[in-house]
Amino acid sequence: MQALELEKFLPYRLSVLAQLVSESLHDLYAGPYGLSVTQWRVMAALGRFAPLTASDVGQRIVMDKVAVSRAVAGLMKRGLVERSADLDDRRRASLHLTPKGRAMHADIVPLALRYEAELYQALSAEERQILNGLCDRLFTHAKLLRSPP
Amino acid sequence: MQALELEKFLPYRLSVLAQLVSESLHDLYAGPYGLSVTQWRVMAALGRFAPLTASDVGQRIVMDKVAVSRAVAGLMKRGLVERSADLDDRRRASLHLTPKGRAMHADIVPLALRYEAELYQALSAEERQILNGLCDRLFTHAKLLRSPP
DNA sequence: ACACAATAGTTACATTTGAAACTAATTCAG
DNA sequence: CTGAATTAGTTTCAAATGTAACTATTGTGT
Repeated sequence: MQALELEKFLPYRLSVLAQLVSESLHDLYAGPYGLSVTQWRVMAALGRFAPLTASDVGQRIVMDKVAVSRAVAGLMKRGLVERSADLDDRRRASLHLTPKGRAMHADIVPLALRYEAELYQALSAEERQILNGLCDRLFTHAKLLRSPP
Repeated sequence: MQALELEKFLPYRLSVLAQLVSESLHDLYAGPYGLSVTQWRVMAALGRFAPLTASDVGQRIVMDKVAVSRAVAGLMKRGLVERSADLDDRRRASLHLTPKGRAMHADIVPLALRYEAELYQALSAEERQILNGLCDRLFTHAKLLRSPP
């Protein structure tokens, strides 16, 4: 029988690496700004592409609508995000950052980019490109495997 | 100001990829065998290195002791794992798979390896090595960043 | 026009997870 | 030796998450 060496098993390694990185990044903005990972992702999406509907946000950041709804509720309660009704389709509502939300976003973006830059120190410029390419192809392939052809 | 493009942001990409892969794999053994991700990881560690104490398991699979404790409780309730007291140090207890647990482990390992092989289809043999090397270095570096020198 | 399916988003309930407190056993300092 | 500090592991309580049901609105087929 083949042996499963967990420490060399790709799904396991990806999971451990992603978790470590995600937690490290979270440490940077959780304390000072009191945001959860999902809340920060919603803010990042809105900071770049607002106005977006909740579904748009979900599509962009690969998050289901319940999670988006909860994150948005929390952000609105803190006055970081506003909602304006869509008159064409009253089920929809477009979301955007408030001035306060924009300010926080502007604070956090450099922190996040700096962390990414520090992480990338481990790799050469060429290796960074290679890594990104490989991740893309793995992701595309994994999606294919999931909904079999 | 620099812009944060979430879809090109390394921590985000790693997180999305790892989650997709982890869920796909989970689909393979969750239904038929009713194991959670953490339970499966504990079984994988024991299948390969038993006997281990709970702390040993935690070290191997990068999981905190509370999670290990809960996973082990569930596995013992189902008769997949057994505990034998350590007479030298009665705080410790070494864990190992039961015959039933070993049988399930033997069922699942090929499924997991097959999934990994399918995933690796997206890459050439050389690229697989490169990816593993890059992940290793990122992981080591991310750990360094976390507990600053 | 009208019933019926589909879509946006929220709420409710059950399960999982995390942090901290707790128990029990061991080690170490004086 | 004895009491404080450590270590292994469990339990508890609160917060996060997933699933499914629900409301409200829009689209579709006949």
